[in-house]
Amino acid sequence: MTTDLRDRRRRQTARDIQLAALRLSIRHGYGSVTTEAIATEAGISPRTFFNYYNNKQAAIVGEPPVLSADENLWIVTSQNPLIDDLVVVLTRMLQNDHPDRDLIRMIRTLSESSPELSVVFRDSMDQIGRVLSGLLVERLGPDRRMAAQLLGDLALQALCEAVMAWGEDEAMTADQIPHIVRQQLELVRELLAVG
Amino acid sequence: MTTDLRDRRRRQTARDIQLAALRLSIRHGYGSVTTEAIATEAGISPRTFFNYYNNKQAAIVGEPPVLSADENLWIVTSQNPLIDDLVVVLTRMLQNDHPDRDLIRMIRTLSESSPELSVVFRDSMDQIGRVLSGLLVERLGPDRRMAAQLLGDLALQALCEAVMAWGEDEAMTADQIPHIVRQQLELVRELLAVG
DNA sequence: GCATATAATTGCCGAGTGTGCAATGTTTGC
DNA sequence: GCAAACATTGCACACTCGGCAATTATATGC
Repeated sequence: MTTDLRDRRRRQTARDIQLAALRLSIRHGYGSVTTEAIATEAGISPRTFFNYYNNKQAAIVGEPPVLSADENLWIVTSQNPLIDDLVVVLTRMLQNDHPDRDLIRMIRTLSESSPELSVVFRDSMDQIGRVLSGLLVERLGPDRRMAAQLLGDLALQALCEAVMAWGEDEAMTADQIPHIVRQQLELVRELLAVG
Repeated sequence: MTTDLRDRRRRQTARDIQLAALRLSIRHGYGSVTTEAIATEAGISPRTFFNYYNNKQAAIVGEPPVLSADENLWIVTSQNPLIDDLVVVLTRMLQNDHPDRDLIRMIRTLSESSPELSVVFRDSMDQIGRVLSGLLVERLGPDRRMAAQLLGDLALQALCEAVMAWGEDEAMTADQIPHIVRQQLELVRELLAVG
C-alpha cells in the first residue's frame, strides 16, 4: 500500500513546479521567466520540466480537474431541471479536485498583469467543456445541439468565475461555489428574458 | 487617392499567409508545418511571416474582427431588451468584417484534426469578449458584474458557433447569422428555465 | 519628374522552447 | 536481493520568435 509513494511524489513535484512558475512570474513577469529558471527554482532539471508540463502556460495553471463522462451519464436521461443537474455535476467535480485558494489567487494576479494569460485558465478546462457539452447534446438531442454546447460552455465559464471569486474572498467556503454558479445561471436566464 | 495601395497589399499578404498556413496544415498536419514552409508557400521570407502574425496559431485564424467600445456605448443606457441589443452589436460587427466562408470551413476542418486548435478560434476573439463584457458590466451595474461577463461570453460564443454553422451550410446567407444567434440565446434561456 | 520621408521586406543572429534518445537512478513487486 | 517498471537527467537538434540594420518599395512635397 506504499504504492502511492510515486503518486504522491509526482503530485508534489507538479505542485512544486507550478508554485515556482507562479512565484517567479509574479516577481519578474511571465515573459521574462524561462522554463530553465522555473526548473531550477523547483529543484529539478530543465528536461524534467517538460515531463510534467508541455509548456510554460500549462505549468502556470497546473493540472486541471477531470470530468468523467462515464460517471455522469445519468445526466443524459435525468428528468430534473437542467440547472440542478449542472450544479450537481460541477459540485462533484470540485469535490474530486479541491482547488487551492493561494494558487487560484496567484493565477488571477498573474493574468491581470499578463494579458496573454487571460484565456489560459479557461483553455485549461477545455477538455471538461467538451465532455460536458457532449453529455448535454445527448440529453437535448441533435436538433438542440448548438444550444447544448452553449450551455455547457456557459456552465463551465460560470464555474471558473465562481472559483475566481472564491479565491478573492477569504470569508467564502469552497462549498459555496456551486451555490454561486446556480445563482449566476439563474441571473443570466432572467437577463436574457427581460434585461 | 492611390494611398491605399500599401493597405491593400498588406491585407492581401496577410490573407496569402493565412491561406498558405491553412492549406499546408490541412495537407500535412498543423504540427508538421513550419513557419518557414508557410512563408515559402506564401512567397515571403521567413522573417516577414512574423511581421504579420505573432505565431503560427494567429496565422491560422487570421486577423480577428474588432469591436469598438466607443461606437457601442449606447448599449450601456439602452432600454431595449438586452438580447435585442446584443444581436444588433454583433450584426454591426459582422458587417464591418465580412467573414470568408472558405476560410471558415478550412479553420473548422483543421481544428477537427488538430485538437490543440480547438480553442484558437475562440481565443482570437478574446479582445471582443472583453470589450463586450465591459459594456455589459456598465449597463447592468457592479452588483451584476459576474452575470454580465457570463452574458458577454455567451453571446460571443453563440456568434462563433453561428459563424461556423454558416460556414458549413452553403444555403445560408451571412445576414442570417444574427438570426441564429438570437434563436440560440432564446433557446438557452428556455433550457435554463425548464430543461 | 525628382528628391526625400516613410514604410515594408529581408538576412542575420541569438535566446528560448520543446522533443527524441539513451544513460543513469530509484521504486516496486516478487 | 533482484529484475521489471518507472522517473530523472544530459545531450543534441529542430523550431520559434524578436531585435537590429541593410535594402527595397511606396508615398509625398516641390
